[in-house]
Amino acid sequence: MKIFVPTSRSFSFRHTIRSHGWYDLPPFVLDDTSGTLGYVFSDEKGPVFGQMEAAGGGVQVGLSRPASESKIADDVRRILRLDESLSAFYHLAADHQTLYWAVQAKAGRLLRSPTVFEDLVKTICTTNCSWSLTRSMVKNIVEKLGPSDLTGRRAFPDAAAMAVADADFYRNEVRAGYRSHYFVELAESVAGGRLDPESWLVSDLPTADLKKEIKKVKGVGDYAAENLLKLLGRYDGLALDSWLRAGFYAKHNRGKKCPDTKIAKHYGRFGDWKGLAIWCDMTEGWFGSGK
DNA sequence: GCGTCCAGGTCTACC
DNA sequence: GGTAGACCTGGACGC
Repeated sequence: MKIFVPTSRSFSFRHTIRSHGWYDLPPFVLDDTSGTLGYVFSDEKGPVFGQMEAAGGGVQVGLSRPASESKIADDVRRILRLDESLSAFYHLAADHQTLYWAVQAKAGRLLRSPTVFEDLVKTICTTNCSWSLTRSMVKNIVEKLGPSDLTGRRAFPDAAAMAVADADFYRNEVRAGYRSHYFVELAESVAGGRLDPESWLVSDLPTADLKKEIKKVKGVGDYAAENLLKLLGRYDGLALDSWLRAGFYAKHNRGKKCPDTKIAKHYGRFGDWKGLAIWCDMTEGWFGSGK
């Protein structure tokens, strides 16, 4: 079964699926050769594998079995952020040499998951560890707790599935270390209805207040909250981690360390879009000459 | 193969 | 509000 999801003229499939490291974390599967992105979706019948690829004027999704077309299309729009307009950012970026590439390439849509819960769990997995450990933790969560389809492909577990496991499981099986208690608490809160991360997508709160709400989740600090806010479509935080700082030092500060305040000042001109500005600035080299 | 050191964000206790 | 130390893992390094 195949479905077609139309996209706007300001959308680049190539630049969206490789916009940040999420493509490297299951249940995403990037095929560099074909330029396609796989994902294990879920509908009322359970997991279903979908292969997304650019097609004329849209995205075509090849599914491993007949599935709910509206549910899969909604998820694809969410994952690829097809309903989000970056025109205000492009308007700002067009005047800046280091960001003009993003305007030309239609870059800047940051790949995300179909649920805020999945993005939140993955974000916690990125804190205080190497990327290989992040990959290992997410892989273990999906393989050991995610529901599987008939071919053995596994979807990301929902909060109820994650709440079944205890801290020892996260420590010994997921290798989450001190984060183990955070996952138990988060999963139980969401499964029990005491926390609703999906509501953050439509929250009326100012970003600063929403950030405070997100930081109430154990294991989420400034970096993690601002990273998640970017995935919610709010770019006024820089989400500085060691990689972004090092990139800034190399590109704009002659390789020397500097306070975060200097980085913030550098991108201050982009106002509410500064988080996206620094990300595009630092990832320009990812796409080579084929921008 | 083993031991040691280090990087990576967040939490808690303390000032 | 700011700071120090603990948390835990995988990888790098030296032996």
